[in-house]
Amino acid sequence: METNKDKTNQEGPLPHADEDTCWVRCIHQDRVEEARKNAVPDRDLQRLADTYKALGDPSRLRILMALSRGEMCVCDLAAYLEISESGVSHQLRRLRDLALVKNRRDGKILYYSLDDDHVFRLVALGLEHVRE
Amino acid sequence: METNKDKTNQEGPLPHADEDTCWVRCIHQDRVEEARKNAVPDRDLQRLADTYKALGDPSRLRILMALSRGEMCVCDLAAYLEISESGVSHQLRRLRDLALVKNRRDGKILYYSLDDDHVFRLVALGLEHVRE
DNA sequence: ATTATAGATGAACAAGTGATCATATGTTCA
DNA sequence: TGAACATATGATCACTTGTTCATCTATAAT
Repeated sequence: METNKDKTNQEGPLPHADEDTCWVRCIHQDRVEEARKNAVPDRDLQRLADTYKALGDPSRLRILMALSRGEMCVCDLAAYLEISESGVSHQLRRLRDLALVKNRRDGKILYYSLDDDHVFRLVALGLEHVRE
Repeated sequence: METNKDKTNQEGPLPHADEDTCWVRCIHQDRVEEARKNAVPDRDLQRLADTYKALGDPSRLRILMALSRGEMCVCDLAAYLEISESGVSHQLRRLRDLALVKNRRDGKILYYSLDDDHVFRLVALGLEHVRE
């Protein structure tokens, strides 16, 4: 990679005549275009961002970590986190909507668990990065 | 703590006499305690949440994905994302503070790149989950 | 059928966040 | 030295998000 035609290479902001953005002053046009070519579709990007956003909260992370050792019900989680059951329920809904957790009913009680193995690996990998 | 006796919750089940939480109505005491025992320290937990929060934004994700193919300077990224350079700079600062990206200076220009391999794997793994 | 339990859901508000603008810094070149 | 360039930073504001309270649904027991 690294086609270094850079270094004092700029002879002007490249008029470029783009339709929607004509203000651009970009130095490595090639890299920008390669990035554009390999860009992820907006739908995936948004879902990815939503997923990470859901992981970006200590309470939800603690829920996921607790569930990585086995299923638990809402009031267990509330006891563990020391927050209200309603609060837990709201968090669980977000996690459920993003397919990070799933539940099964047994009588009155709903047992939550991680939806798949990706979730565990995602959290573990993040933790690895944080701890280095 | 919160000595709340919410909802007609009279004479809670499980007297239990826990030191720090006496309001808890929890069903699987053992699971809660095991979760507590394996809990991650608050410092790590917060850093982890901050890291994921930083990944929870389409613009920042696009920056990281673009950088995974090689270093780029601020104005390249601004051109690619079609947002202001100031905006890019703000995003880069967050990513830098969390050790997700690093930069090197070459004359006037600052080249940004991913800080380490974890970052790339983190994004890739998330994408894998989203796409299944 | 009535009551109790376990949880879900909606509204409302404080706190946090992203985008933008103006200004400040650091680097190169004339 | 000073102007131009590339980027950083601070302040502001609109918007989003987490938490809480109150209400609602579903299941089980009486």
